[in-house]
Amino acid sequence: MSQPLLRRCMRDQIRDRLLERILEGTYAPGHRFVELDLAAEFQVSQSPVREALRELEVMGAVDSLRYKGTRVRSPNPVEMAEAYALRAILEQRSAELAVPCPPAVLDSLRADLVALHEAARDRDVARYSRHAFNFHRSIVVQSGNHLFLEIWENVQTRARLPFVAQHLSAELASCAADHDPILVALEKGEGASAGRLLRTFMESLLAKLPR
Amino acid sequence: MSQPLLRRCMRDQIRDRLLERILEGTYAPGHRFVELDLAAEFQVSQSPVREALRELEVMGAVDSLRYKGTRVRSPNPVEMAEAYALRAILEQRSAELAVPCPPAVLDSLRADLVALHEAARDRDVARYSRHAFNFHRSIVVQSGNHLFLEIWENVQTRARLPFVAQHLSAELASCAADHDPILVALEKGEGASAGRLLRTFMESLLAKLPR
DNA sequence: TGACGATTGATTATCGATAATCCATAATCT
DNA sequence: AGATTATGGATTATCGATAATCAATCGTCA
Repeated sequence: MSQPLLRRCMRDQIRDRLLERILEGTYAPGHRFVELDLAAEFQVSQSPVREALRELEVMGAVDSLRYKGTRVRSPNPVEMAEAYALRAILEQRSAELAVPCPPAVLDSLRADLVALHEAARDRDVARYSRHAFNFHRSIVVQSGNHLFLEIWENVQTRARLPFVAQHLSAELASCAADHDPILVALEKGEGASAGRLLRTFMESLLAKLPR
Repeated sequence: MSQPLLRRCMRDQIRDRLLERILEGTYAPGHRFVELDLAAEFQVSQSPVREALRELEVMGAVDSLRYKGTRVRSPNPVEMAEAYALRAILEQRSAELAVPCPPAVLDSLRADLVALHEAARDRDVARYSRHAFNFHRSIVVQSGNHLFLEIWENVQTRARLPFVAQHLSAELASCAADHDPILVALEKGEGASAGRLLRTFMESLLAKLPR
């Protein structure tokens, strides 16, 4: 088993590795990146590191100040609220476009929903986050609009699902339950209804966010 | 009163200049950027040019292939349709959030609308594009959601307004007329109605797009 | 002729070094 | 002391040069 590293250019590999670590929480919000330190770690020069950081900046994962460095963005309450407002309309419209859902997609949604309830019962925040992510993402994928998906994924770096799930850990069960009628509506092919439910759910989440 | 230009780093200035030119059509779709040529033009080295191009790539304005260069993305019919589908929901929701509109904002919308009709009468596609851009953008700004605005602007690089305006040059007058009731609704504070009109307009545009 | 591989010119990706700037702290002045 | 201005170390922004890769060309041989 070797490093699959040399297939793509350094810049891309570094960007992906850093993003991975940011989303996992390996680098806490506020963490400062020092370009030459990263260069040393990845055994490259400063240039590819810089370019990777620039891309992460446009993606909204980090924040750069001229001559003052690059830091992992903190989950800002206002920004998180904005992200959820965007998810609300994006997922509402996706559900409308997603019907009729092929059986395979419904199966996969069902599986995530089951896992969601289990995770909520076990207070397993990480597992909950993962399956909530999958559930909602699948609906956006099913919209067939690639741009929707790209934007939705981009917004995830701001929505900080694991962070929110942690914050709501006491109410995971009720959040999970909110997903049941969404799936039912999709099974019935009632896209508009599923969309309204998704939107309502997202807005209720928004109301519970830290401020 | 002096130019604040030297305050910002080269990379940012170059990125903005290139994006400007791409959106204006100075660089046609498919145009190939040669990093050292740009470096010579802007009197800088290759590095800031590269970083600017990387940012434009994440923004979706250009396309890069490893060792094969960076090109201005062509307006792909599918992608444009997706962009308009996104604008539709984004602007609909923005209008809902935008009311009540302060008088100053309504004034500026009125000014753009007047200019829009004039441009349509004169078949001045560039002017039409500019004011249509302003009109719609103002509504998104007025939503108060910064993320909406960021995404909306990002999508503009894909929606290629000038390109679409050119394509619809025969119908500019009727497109301009479609904007009148939107402004009326905003003036009355009827956000939901303005939103529906915007969405309908956007979807009618979508139907007229080249395929 | 025409498929194939080597050669070369052009361009990107990366490097190592330098200039510009920031921050904290020391030195200076009032 | 308190405020203000140098100074030094750390880090980013940019530079100029090199390595890696690609695309087109051309010569070779079946």
